[in-house]
Amino acid sequence: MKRKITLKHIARELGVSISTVSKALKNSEEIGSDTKEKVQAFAKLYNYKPNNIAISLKNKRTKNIGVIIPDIVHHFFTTVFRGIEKYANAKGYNVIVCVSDESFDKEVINMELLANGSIDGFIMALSSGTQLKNDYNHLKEVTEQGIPLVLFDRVAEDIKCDKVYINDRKGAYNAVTKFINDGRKRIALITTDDYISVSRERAVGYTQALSDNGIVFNENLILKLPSMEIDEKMIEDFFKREKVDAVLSVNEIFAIHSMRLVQSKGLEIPEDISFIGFTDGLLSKYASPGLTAIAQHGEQMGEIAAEILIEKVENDMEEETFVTKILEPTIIERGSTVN
Amino acid sequence: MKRKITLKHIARELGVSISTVSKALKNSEEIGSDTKEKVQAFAKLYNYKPNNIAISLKNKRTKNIGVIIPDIVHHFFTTVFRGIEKYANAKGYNVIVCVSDESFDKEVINMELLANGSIDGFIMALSSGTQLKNDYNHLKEVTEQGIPLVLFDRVAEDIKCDKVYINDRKGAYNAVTKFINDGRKRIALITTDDYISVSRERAVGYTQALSDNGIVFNENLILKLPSMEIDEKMIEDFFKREKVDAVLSVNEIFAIHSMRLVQSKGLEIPEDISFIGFTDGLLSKYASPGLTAIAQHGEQMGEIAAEILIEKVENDMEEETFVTKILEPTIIERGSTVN
DNA sequence: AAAAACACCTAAAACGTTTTCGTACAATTG
DNA sequence: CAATTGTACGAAAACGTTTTAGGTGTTTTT
Repeated sequence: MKRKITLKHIARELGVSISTVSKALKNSEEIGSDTKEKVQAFAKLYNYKPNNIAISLKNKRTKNIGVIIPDIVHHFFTTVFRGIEKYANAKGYNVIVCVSDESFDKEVINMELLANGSIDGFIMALSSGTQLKNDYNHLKEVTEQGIPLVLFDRVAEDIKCDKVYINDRKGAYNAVTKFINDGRKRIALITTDDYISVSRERAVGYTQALSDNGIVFNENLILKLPSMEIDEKMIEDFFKREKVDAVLSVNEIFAIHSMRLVQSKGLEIPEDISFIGFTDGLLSKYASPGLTAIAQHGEQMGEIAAEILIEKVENDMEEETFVTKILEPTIIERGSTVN
Repeated sequence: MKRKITLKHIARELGVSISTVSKALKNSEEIGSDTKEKVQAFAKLYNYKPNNIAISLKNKRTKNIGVIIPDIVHHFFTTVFRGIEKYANAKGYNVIVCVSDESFDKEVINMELLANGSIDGFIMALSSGTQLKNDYNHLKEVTEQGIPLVLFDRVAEDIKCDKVYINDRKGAYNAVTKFINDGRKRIALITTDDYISVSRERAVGYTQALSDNGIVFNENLILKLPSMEIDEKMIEDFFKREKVDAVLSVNEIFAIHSMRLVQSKGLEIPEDISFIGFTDGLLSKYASPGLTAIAQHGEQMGEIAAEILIEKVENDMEEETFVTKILEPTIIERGSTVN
């Protein structure tokens, strides 16, 4: 087993000091060219690579970014992650991922662990548990220690940090407006509980589009599913009870489920009823008919988040100025709406 | 900005030595109880947490696991990742993810970077680039340095390390056997190029099941798509050219695509043609009809990989004994096959 | 009363770097 | 030839821990 070689080994072997070796490897002007050559040759021969941990300790920089997301088996979050990873890697950073599992406690634990020197900054989307609890002390602690934090997608107003998310309100607004322009009158919204910031925003957009177009808001046309788990019965009851000709869903799964349900009842999509779903994921793409989707530009979001974070990390500016970047959603039209 | 407090700060503030503080916080018997109390109270008050990097340097243990996967926006890999993360976290480990993007070069770069002290061990699935090139020197280098390595799913025979994957051959075998028992005669296989280990294995299982059941192998019934990108035309030509009554696909996407194609041609699933696809992901679940799938037990795979790795890391046994754990695939029956 | 034991604490090394400062010697200057 | 400058290197501190090996001063033992 070839153990990793250190500066000390090289120094001892070559009969010079550790500092000389260090400088020689950095091609310092201080060191004579013959010594430099000797050291560099030896280092290459034994494949010397500096120890990241030692450098981190010295520099107080880890070149690691902590990413905390609610779930990893999740198309949108992984898309964002891809953007983060791509940008970070290009800048020489590695990414440590922790999954909060939508739990406040796990979010706190993971954050505290990473905050003790393991990372230079955080990129995260809040867990639903945290949004429900509305307790952001763990975030505050971290930022007060001077650790940069960028929130994406699931953000919270009252945290002072950088943020990047899409204009969910506008996404919903545009979708509903499209329904109306297509002549739809009874437009449903399938959503989750309100404490998730994005759901709340989407509901606002939905309502606003209706009122801007003179359609009376009808509470009954909103179906709130209590969890991400599909409640077949609630959906079935909803469609049995309400006559709707368009459905906006805050996620793909609710949409696909509803589509299959109404299809099984003999309705035609999009002739009798059309659908638009948030998140342009796999399901939307491969459903039949394809589900018109509101793209959230996850990869771009990730890249921007990483860019903002790394900028902060590298020029640790004391002045506390925070940016909020809001991306514009895009509607990807597919077969579930009339073109 | 509250900077992180260190042992040195506490020592200076309390007029004791650093070692006293360190021991007091560990509740060492060497320290008098009043001193201990004083130190502990002070530490709690100022929220002292030891610096991970310093501890890593001292212990030569990072409590980080490096995970390298070909892609992150990928249901199966994220499922495995979830298993890894869950187990690792429970054991106090964090996970650093790098995405090889199916590229040999990126895999090498990421590995070398992490190997310089950032992690205690690797869990990875080989990139297709690496499998194509058949060059495993970067893996060898790492293991020779005594860094434990666990390969999952995309493994390679000639690497000496721990491995965990499912019996792909058997998965395909069982699927084809089921087709035959259901009375199917012209059974197609849609796959990728052979250099991906799992595809190769699945093809073997396919062929074996045919021959074990006295069905003549027909080369024309195998469709090899050159890449993960869907080539609509190739699929369409295939189904135009060959009359098939059952399709085994090495992934969901090829299967779903084919299903939609044959449906658009007026065929009924599963009456006229039935489908089974590898990986029990979202698409299989939400397709219509649902796609009968071969589950790969990703989460379990991840947990096992993490368990093996952490065991190795914590009891760094010099004896080089490697385990290979092969999981049994399970068929999840849905509407795309006759029950 | 000297020796031994004990309780409590500190100095210092170690982990592997980087970097500042110092110094020995040679070469140049006035 | 003394003073200055320059070249090439080394010692040591620093990052924040843990841990070993002392080292006090008090108390117990004989």
